[in-house]
Amino acid sequence: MTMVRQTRQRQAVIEVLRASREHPDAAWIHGQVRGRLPHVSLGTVYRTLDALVRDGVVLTIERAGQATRYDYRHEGEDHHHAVCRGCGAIFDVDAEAMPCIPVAALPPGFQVTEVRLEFMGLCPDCTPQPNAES
Amino acid sequence: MTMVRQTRQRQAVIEVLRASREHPDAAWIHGQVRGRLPHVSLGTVYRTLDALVRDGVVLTIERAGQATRYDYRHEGEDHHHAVCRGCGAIFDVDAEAMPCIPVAALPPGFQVTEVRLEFMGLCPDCTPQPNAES
DNA sequence: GTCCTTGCAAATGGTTTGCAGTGCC
DNA sequence: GGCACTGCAAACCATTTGCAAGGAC
Repeated sequence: MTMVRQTRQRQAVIEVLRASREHPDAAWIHGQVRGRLPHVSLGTVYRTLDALVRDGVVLTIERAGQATRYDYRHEGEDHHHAVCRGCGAIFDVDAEAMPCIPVAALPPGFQVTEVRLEFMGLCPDCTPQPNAES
Repeated sequence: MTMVRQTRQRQAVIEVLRASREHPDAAWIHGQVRGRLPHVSLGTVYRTLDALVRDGVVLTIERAGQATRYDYRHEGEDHHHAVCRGCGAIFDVDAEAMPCIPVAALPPGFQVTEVRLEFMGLCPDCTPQPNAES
């Protein structure tokens, strides 16, 4: 049975993740962690993040060709995401105001570990102005 | 104003996409298209797929470090996806049995072009057997 | 004829991996 | 002391891009 060890590196990654609400990517997290532990490698950050995702502690927002963004699941703060295809900005969307009723329609025997509801689109800054220059 | 041209390559990509219900990735589509048009390049397939996604004709299922899967939106067949983290299999989930009620909670001015509901988890084949060998 | 598209191939860049040394339990 | 974890750097591979030639309108 796999034994998970507590290390300085992992604590640092978790702390950085909990402290930020900007859905950071691995490189940014790496930079922050290095502020305290200068020799931590990107590889370790990725390995730690993978473990956190597997444990369900952290959610991901994945986009092809772009860095995965990580989202720490704060207690009792369920939310979904609105992702701008233009600038990549990610907005939180309150889950309570966006109810989703999973009924029995999943493949038999499928074990759900995470439900993702993502709204893809364009944020105000990236929406073409209807009334401006061409 | 941008003018979109009809080309043999684009028609082929669309046809392949419409004919398959297996959520193929770009490489697979490329292989199929080459069956008819041997010189079509992967780059062209990607460019065409990008255009189709922008037009809302095709949906994507994106996973970090793995090929994006493309899903042609067949008429009146709204569905969500269940994605296995083990083998990468993608199952369709009927949208009607999985209602999702978007209320006004999105960022003001955010233009939604696509709503994604994804169930991440493990399919029966990838679920650790509770009663088998260690 | 214009200029959007394509093919090719090289570049990009996020993520993964092998390995030898390190340190948690 | 065993073995999970780490740092480093190289490897991977999906995706993007530059450019000259080709084709749709």
